[in-house]
Amino acid sequence: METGKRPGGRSARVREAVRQATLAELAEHGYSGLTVERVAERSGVHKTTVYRRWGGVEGLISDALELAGDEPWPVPDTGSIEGDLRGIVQLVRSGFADPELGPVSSAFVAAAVQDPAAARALHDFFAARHEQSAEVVRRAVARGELPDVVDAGEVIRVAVAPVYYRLFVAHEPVTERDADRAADAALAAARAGVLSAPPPGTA
Amino acid sequence: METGKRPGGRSARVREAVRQATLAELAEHGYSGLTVERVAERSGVHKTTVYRRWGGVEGLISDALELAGDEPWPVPDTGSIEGDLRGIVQLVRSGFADPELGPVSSAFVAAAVQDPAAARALHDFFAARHEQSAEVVRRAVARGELPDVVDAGEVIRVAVAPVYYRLFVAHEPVTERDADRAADAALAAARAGVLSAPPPGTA
DNA sequence: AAACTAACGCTACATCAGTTGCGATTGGAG
DNA sequence: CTCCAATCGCAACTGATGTAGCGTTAGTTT
Repeated sequence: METGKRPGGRSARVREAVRQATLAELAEHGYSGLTVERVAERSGVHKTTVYRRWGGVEGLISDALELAGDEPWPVPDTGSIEGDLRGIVQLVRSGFADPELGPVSSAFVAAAVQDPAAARALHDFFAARHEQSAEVVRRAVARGELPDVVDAGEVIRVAVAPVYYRLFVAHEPVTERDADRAADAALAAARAGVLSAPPPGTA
Repeated sequence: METGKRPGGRSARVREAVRQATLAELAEHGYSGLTVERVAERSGVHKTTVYRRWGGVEGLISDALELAGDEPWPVPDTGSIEGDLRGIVQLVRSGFADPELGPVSSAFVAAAVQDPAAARALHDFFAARHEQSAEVVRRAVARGELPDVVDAGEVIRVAVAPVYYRLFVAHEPVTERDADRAADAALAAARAGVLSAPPPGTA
């Protein structure tokens, strides 16, 4: 109903086969090693079909990314904001360190830096993640652990940013201690009232 | 003497011409639009020569990156750690927002996510930047603004990370206020003693 | 169940990134 | 000044990526 005019049957099968093949190829060869021909061969779908429906490598990435965005992920609930924040950041870290999941996630980041469509898809993905993760901050505010003017999304961003920065910008290793430290830093800033929401009427 | 066996004369001219052409092409078309043929044509050097000496697009990037790493950049000295940190983060922000410099810098980040050689080059680049920037933290410690157990490099990382995170991971816009807030957050964390150097004997 | 048509498979082709072999230049050594 | 080797320019070639036309398959409609 939504995408094409023939949602059921072969088209759906083809779509699913290509998606799976894309994820598998990403896991094995990363984004730079992702080629339409290999995905076509692996999925059993013909090359031309992939080009027609997805347009090329960028389309494959965007599609796979939307798929990944649908899966919810476990937001920690340890009872304290410190534990929750650390849990989130560790989840990020371990996700990229995982030998199976890491390459796929990294491929998404790599793709988004190159292709505008993938960038939009990743933007939406992270917007959803931020929204889900903000829950731990809202709970902390409700418990009185944080001032209620705090910008929940910003706390999450500041907490996870150093991990991504090390991984994809500075290309440094990320230890568990680094992750905890980043979470603690965000928490300290939030407690200090630095990460407050913007006052109404600011451009 | 250092690189090849014929440092002077034509080889040097070729090298310089290609470097300039690479930077110009990066500014215009970004990393994904960087092609050896265009660089060759623009520099007046033959395609084959570029492939021989640089090996391909990755080599061009790495070379240009080393060149960029040599240029020192102005570390702020406002008299207070707050002003200095904000200055650094704003410098990062404005650098990527600059219509001329931004695309080139972004291209470096994009290249490093794809190519291991570029990743190493960028790693070294940021290691140098962190070292230079750490000076503002050391001055703050000397002034008594921060505890002397603070990890200077980590303060810098936490300060700039949110800007890079927004730009290259979440693909969100970055306002001046966002930059200031990130700097302030790092400072609050440093003051709270969260960003201390690792105790000796930690894996 | 017969007709209709969207979507797919296939072959052949076009295009472009990257390579190879050889001759021409050019910078440096004796 | 002369020779020599490193480097570059050139043209032809190879392989991979992406496209076009056309016949075939398989959902969908009546």
